[in-house]
Amino acid sequence: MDGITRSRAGVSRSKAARIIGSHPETIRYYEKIGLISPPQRTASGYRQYFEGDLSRLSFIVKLRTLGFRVDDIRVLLDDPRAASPACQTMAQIAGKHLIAVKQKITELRKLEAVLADLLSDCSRNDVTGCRFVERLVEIEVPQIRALDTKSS
Amino acid sequence: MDGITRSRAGVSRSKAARIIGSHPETIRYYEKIGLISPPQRTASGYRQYFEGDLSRLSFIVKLRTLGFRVDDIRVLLDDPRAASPACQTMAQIAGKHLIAVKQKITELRKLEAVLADLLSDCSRNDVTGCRFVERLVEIEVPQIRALDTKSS
DNA sequence: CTACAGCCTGTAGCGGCTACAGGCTCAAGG
DNA sequence: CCTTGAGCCTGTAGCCGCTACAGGCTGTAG
Repeated sequence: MDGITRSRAGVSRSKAARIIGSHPETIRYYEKIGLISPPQRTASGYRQYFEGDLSRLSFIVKLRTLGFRVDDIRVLLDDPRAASPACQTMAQIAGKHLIAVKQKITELRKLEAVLADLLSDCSRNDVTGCRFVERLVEIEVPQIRALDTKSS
Repeated sequence: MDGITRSRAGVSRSKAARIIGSHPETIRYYEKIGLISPPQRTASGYRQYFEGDLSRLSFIVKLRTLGFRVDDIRVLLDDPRAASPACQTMAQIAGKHLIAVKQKITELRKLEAVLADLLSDCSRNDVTGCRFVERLVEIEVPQIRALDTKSS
């Protein structure tokens, strides 16, 4: 009885966040955009997350970490065939995503090469040989789409 | 005389955009955020871009294409030592950027591996062997920061 | 009983554009 | 000369996926 009772107590938003490896505000955000449904509340209005909520959230977090876009995740989770969300749809989207990732790697490698080349003259201690600007003006920069290098 | 006169005619915003390989609205945006200074105007208020404007814009576009953030570009262009913008500052920022790019490539490769692995069972025609979802639930997704795979 | 962490709501901001709306101007064709 | 339509002007809102407030209520440890 106690075991059952205990298991019926939900966790708070920040505990949920810790469990799923995300942030409290992110959970609220997912609720706001309808990626998860509003959870139960305590008498005083605090959100309570239960196992079902947590596994859905974990799933979402994993997909996000793998770079799936929220809209794709929405499709996966709302898939009508889904008791567990349909593998076929999943694999389709994942396949497209994998292609995009490969593409991006290719582009970033081009970028890496160009940058390394531009910097090749610039030794750390001696600036005199550095032709970065001149060369940047001259070169033709390759077509690169997927940038967004937020990690600076 | 004619040659000089001809060279004194500026180009419109959309022509400038075509020349530098960008978009008209982007140019206006750069002006708004102070990355370029307001250009001359015709009597009727149309913006006119001259060689100086265009080379500055090209430079910005190249840097953006190489993935530099606007704030970094601002630093480079506002560099007080800059007749041509200071190579040293340039190289410093570029160096940091190169590291970030390498980092991102590493992360994307991890991601690629995980996705490929998850999809390995899912043959295109036969769904029965596809364990994507089960396996996604099980696996531990690696720490990946720099995602933003906008190119879908 | 008092702090103070943590919850609630709503809203604004980030970066780097992009896309309107509503009005003016310029160049080409008839 | 007149019309048409592209292109310019301004300002503002939207995109994505969060993140960070402000201003107030609640639950818990000392």
